[in-house]
Amino acid sequence: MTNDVYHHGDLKEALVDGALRILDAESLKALTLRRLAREVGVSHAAPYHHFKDLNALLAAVAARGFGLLRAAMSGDGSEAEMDAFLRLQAAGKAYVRFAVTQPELFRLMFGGRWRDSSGFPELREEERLAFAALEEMIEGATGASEAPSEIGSAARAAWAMVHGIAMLIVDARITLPQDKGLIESAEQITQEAMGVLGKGLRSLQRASLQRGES
Amino acid sequence: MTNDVYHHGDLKEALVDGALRILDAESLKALTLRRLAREVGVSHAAPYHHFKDLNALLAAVAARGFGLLRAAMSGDGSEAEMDAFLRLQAAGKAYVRFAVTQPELFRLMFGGRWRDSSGFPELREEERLAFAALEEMIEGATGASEAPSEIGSAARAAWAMVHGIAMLIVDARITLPQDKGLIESAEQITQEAMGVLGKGLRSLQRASLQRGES
DNA sequence: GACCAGAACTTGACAGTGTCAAGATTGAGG
DNA sequence: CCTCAATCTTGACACTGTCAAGTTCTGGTC
Repeated sequence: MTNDVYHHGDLKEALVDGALRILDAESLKALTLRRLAREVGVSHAAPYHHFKDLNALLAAVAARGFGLLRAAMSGDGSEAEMDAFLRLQAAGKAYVRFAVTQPELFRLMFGGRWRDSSGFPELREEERLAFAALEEMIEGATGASEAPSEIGSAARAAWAMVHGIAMLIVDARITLPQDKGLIESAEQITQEAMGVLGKGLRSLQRASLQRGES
Repeated sequence: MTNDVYHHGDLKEALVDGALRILDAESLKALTLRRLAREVGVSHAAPYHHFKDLNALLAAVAARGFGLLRAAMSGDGSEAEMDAFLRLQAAGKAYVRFAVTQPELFRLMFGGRWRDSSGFPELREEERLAFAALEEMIEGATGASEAPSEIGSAARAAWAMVHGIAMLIVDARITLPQDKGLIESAEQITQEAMGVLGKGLRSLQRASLQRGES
């Protein structure tokens, strides 16, 4: 047991680890302060010496989640020689795969449970980094010479689409074909959706036509 | 007070109404069983005679929400003479507008709080109807003769994108420009994103024409 | 080496939550 | 009119997040 010392040493980290363990083995609903304290082997009020709040603790967990998500998206390096759009597609698939394989953590990250995320700069920063990575890929896929506003639109469009797919799958609102495994089905759906979007991106790339759409 | 009768008459409906009222005036976090019972003017265990669970109650509220969402998407009839794609775009904007104007209800609907939504056929049905309405519009926008699987892909892509935008805005992850109102900014972002996707949809349409389908 | 300020942790309490069992109240049908 | 099932209330239980007050340990100072 880790309980043979009074001063735990690094309880802050241990709490986040324990939270991830609970999310992995059980559910977001099971992730409660007292339950977590029990898991780590510490009294129920101990976390308050490291986090002002339950929300602050969850924000730290979510921040870790965003780090993991970013790592998953940036890949293992094998995508270096890929076409820019394929790399974007791979990132999108990784995003969805992350959501499917760690649905509880994903739900925590995007559950909108604290709302005042501005109060947690650590979390805000991780979010920013994750989105920046995606934006960079879009930049590559549309051609770097694009007008910035259009890159922004395209980046948001791609992010929103991938995020929406992940959300809808995690919430079991998109019904996956059952002939394959969960992950494969999810990746296939992502690929198809990005195929549709990709046609739009490519035509963005061809020319910066600004057809007035009102 | 509505409390002058012992038998409330239609408590089931009153509870859902009260829940919507709380979501409108306060927050999802404030929507608790006892708080709701207080709001309706009834004892804290009364709801259990109409819903087996808190989840069952929330599912009923969500079902009402999906009805409202569908009504918002189908519009006021002024879209009848629109181009098919413009109609789809209008529906997408309505979806996002719904999320922005009723964020707490939207969060309840898509919060993934019950997870076993299969246990609530009423809710399932409303979800299906809402998605069917969207799919029909996609069908119109891509050309009705498309291969079904491609329509499915396009429909999912459009739904996911719109849903993702709504989610990201509600969770304050997309930072809106502040020179306009909330709703206007949200609609503009939606329009831009759908513009990107629309190019993809249109090229789907072109492809089907080239294949000489009627 | 002894001491002590303060960090880290525990214990105990409080209000609030969802849920269930048992009793009170009511309206409808025989 | 009277019964009985539906409806609602009351009271309890275990659980939650949060805070205040004590307890235990650690790092730095004389």
